[in-house]
Amino acid sequence: MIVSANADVAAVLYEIGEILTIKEDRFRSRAYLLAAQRITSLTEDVRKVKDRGELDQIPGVGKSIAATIAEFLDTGESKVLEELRESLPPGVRQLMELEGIGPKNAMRLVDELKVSSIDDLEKAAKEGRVRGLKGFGEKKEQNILLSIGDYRNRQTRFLLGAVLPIVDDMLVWMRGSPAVIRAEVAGSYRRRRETIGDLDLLVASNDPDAASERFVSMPPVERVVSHGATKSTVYLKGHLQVDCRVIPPEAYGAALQYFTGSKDHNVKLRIIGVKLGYKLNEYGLFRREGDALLASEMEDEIYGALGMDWVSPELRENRGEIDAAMEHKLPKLVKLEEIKGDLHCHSNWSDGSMTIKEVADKARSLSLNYVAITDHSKSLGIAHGLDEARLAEQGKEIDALNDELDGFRVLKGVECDIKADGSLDIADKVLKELDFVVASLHSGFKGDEEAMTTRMIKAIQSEHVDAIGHPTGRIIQKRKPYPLNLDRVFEAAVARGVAMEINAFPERLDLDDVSCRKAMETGVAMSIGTDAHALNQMEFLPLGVSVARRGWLTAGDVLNTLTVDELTRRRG
DNA sequence: GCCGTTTTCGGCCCGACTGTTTTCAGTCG
Repeated sequence: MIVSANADVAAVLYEIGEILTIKEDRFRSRAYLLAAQRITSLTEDVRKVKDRGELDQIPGVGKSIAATIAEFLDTGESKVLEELRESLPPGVRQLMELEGIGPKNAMRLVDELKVSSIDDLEKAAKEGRVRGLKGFGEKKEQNILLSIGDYRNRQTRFLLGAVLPIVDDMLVWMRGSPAVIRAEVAGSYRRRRETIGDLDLLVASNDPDAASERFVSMPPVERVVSHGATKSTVYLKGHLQVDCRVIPPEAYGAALQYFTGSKDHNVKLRIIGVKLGYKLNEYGLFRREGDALLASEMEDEIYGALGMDWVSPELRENRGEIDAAMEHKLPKLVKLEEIKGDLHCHSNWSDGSMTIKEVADKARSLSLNYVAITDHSKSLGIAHGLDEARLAEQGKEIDALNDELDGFRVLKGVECDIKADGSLDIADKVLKELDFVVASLHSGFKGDEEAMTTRMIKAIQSEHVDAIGHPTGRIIQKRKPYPLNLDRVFEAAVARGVAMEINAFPERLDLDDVSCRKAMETGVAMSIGTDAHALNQMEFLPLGVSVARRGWLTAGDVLNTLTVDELTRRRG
């Protein structure tokens, strides 16, 4: 098991929940799915909770699910899951991967057409055998074939960093129509999840037909899946799905709340509403009796009417934010404007494409006060890493540049390689003279948890380290984190005052949101760095801030909110 | 299966679009 057992446990509960959905066991299914969600956002390793015998203390986990979790942790298997898997005809779950095929139709297709895979179904549809079934016509058969095409082309999820420019273009296009009063993207994009499944575009308009028409005629639209007066769905080139909702302006706040989600956050909100005698939907908050409107125009009015503070979108994951909002104890999340510098940046001294002067100019244009030049060190030969002599030379160039700059400072730094034994590959006496030292692992990821953890802790305990770069090494959707006991790593970091980095590179976002929160709870300071190797990559800083916000961090938790003097004083 | 300001049973969020249905079921978010 890697890093913590939570993800594996959640996967088991999630699959049980999914199969129960297919079997139309709605409420049991919801219970498992909710429990899976709670385990995912648990900041503690679930194994520890089990050792204390407190599994059923986790909200959403009762006796039965606690037993399932314990069984899985002990044996690596779950009888409940095995039995459920066996009870399902083969092929059903695969067919449900297709857009437009739900549990009912999947079961019927498998049962009546004797298909057990998407390939089988494609053959049947091409032979015109689907349209013969009761309730299926020619149109449905065609749509199945289209869905199969989409399925084969589709990328599972898109990196947040990759959809940012697409969203910008889309909003410019939509706002160019006189029918569009407001346009915004809600959903996981607004919550700034690290990956995005689809985009939820929200449009305020008094002329829904014109607004919807504008939407489906966007240049990058490849296929229109559905097109109604208030709700339309398209695929863009590259198979990114975009759903558009057109809303009357007076209900915009309610719609924004509703479509921002997450689903779990909203379900919990609606349950609170129900208890107060209210009904919450995308048009507003209403009294159940008589339908009197209580709030709809602004999001904060809705939260207010439910007796809570407005919740930042990044927190809306049902990870305790609703209780905190009720008690007026939400954290004051760190803001992009509070970030005074970028603490991880490369130059053409190693494998970056830009000069140090260009980095400084770019950082100033981003309203920053400082930037740390942290080029690779000598062990990373492929990146033309710097040895002690070249670091000294680079230092002279930085000194000269700083003499010219007014009100801006370039920090002398390095991204120092952590060697196999946990020592650093640059001499202590050289590191001592620098302003900011990031230590990172770039090789030897294959060790077991004990070895990797020991190695990391040794690096943390070395004399002159300020931060650990991309601490888990994960590459989103490509490489798993290396096996680390983060509890021990964080404790060591607190003891030595070493920061953990939030690497803002779109494929990394490392630490991630949940680990970030755990680090913060342990008392670890965090640093944000773009890890830019090209000028435009310095614009990734907001992604790092998003992770920090999703991790419940305040300005006080983030080193980048310090002035350059405070930062260098901290180093002592 | 879980939960409790409706508290150990009886609930468990809400609405739009499509295709096929002659009044609505299935799916999605």
